[in-house]
Amino acid sequence: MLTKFNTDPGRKPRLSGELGALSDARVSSAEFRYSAGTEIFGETEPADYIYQVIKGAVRSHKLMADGRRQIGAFHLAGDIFGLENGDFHRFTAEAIVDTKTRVIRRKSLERVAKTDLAIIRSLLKTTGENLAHAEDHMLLLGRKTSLERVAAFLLEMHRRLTPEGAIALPMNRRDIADYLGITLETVSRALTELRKNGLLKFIGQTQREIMVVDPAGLAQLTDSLG
Amino acid sequence: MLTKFNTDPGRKPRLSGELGALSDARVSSAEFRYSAGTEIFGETEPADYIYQVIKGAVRSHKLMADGRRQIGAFHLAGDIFGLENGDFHRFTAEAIVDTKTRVIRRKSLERVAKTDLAIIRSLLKTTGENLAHAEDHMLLLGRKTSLERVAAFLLEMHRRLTPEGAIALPMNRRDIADYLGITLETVSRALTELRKNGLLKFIGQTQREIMVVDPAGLAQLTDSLG
DNA sequence: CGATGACTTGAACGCCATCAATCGCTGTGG
DNA sequence: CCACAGCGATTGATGGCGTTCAAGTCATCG
Repeated sequence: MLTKFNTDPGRKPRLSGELGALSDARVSSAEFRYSAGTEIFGETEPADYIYQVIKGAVRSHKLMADGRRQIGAFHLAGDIFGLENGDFHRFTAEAIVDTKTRVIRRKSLERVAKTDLAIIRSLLKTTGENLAHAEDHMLLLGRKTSLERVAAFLLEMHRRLTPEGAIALPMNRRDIADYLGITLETVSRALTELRKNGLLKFIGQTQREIMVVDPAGLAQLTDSLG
Repeated sequence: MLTKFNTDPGRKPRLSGELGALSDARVSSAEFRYSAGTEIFGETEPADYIYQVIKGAVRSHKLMADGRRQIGAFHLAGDIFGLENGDFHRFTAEAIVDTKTRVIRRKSLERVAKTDLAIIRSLLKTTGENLAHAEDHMLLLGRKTSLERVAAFLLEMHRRLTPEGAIALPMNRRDIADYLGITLETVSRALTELRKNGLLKFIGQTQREIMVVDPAGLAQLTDSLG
């Protein structure tokens, strides 16, 4: 079952902390569940809601006419997604595993934001974090080798998932590949190489649970210093 | 001289319009000039100022240890750059040609922004536009072929520079290549192919002035529909 | 005019993509 | 309980797009 690879439910997500002013009492929100593989919203659809992952994992992607896909970001517990400045979504968002989200009506947020400085500052902060991530990812997609990409991905997940012990990846090799701008075969080969070089270990026989043995080594690889 | 390839000085840049609330009377600003090739600020430097291009062109890039470079954006007349959410710049910015900028002290802006909702909204809008651009660029860098990348670049410049008549590119082939995540030779070959197929023409013998003959054809290429 | 820099073009290479086979795990049904 | 289908992942063989290396053109400038 895919759901067993969810982010560790024992670790408390920093929901209110991350959401900041979005958890304002005057902003109404509801919970919503999406089963693995289902679409949360589509690219170019009206952006009427803003989402926060409570449990599970979400991918945001763009699709080309012939099926080529680029995943712009993975959203894990605590992350906000679907926040747009324009009227429409710019990505398609799908639940990777069974996922629980908090859903906020955009109009509700905007009504409060009209007069509340803290809320807008919070939106600005979130948007700025998304921008910073995209900027880093442009360097990865434009200039890094496949091994550097996979190393960077592992470090990102190492940082965002449980830093202690093994990380349980919610996404499959194809998702990783489409996030890194390579093919799933190349992802697999890179993981094999990193494993053979002792930088990581596979836990169990699932290939989704990975133990990062040498984060510093991965960090060097990411920038091609080592 | 490179400066002759500046964006058309006859066309009035939308300075106040683009800057929006940043042109607030309470925010002090000064003009500053940078000659071609000089650094405006460096990656990881404190982000004490925010900039707006008055005339000229600027490139923002990240550099890897071994010299690989990824240009995240070109900034043309009217554009704001150097706006950060954190305390440090995340790109190095350099003048591509002789460039005149308006410089705003960040603290000055933040002081006003503390109480002024319109200013913050303006910052949010600018950050959101940067994010949207980065999101589109991730798809380009991750999944598009070299021909699609160059076609997309030409369309972007066609839109942002004078839409009527030829476009005068301020940047050289290497800049274009580092923006598109390919090599300058590949850029050159793609331009040659597009020229042979009648989608564009070189004006004069400079190879920097390009006439987009068939924007719709380029648009099809960009998405690989044609 | 010789030097320099930007650009183009050609030839060969290499990294990653593509195509394909296989393995292991899981769930299902006889 | 085992056969088998199905999916995810790995591994191998081959090919191609873009890189790398190199030469040559053209415009500019000392």
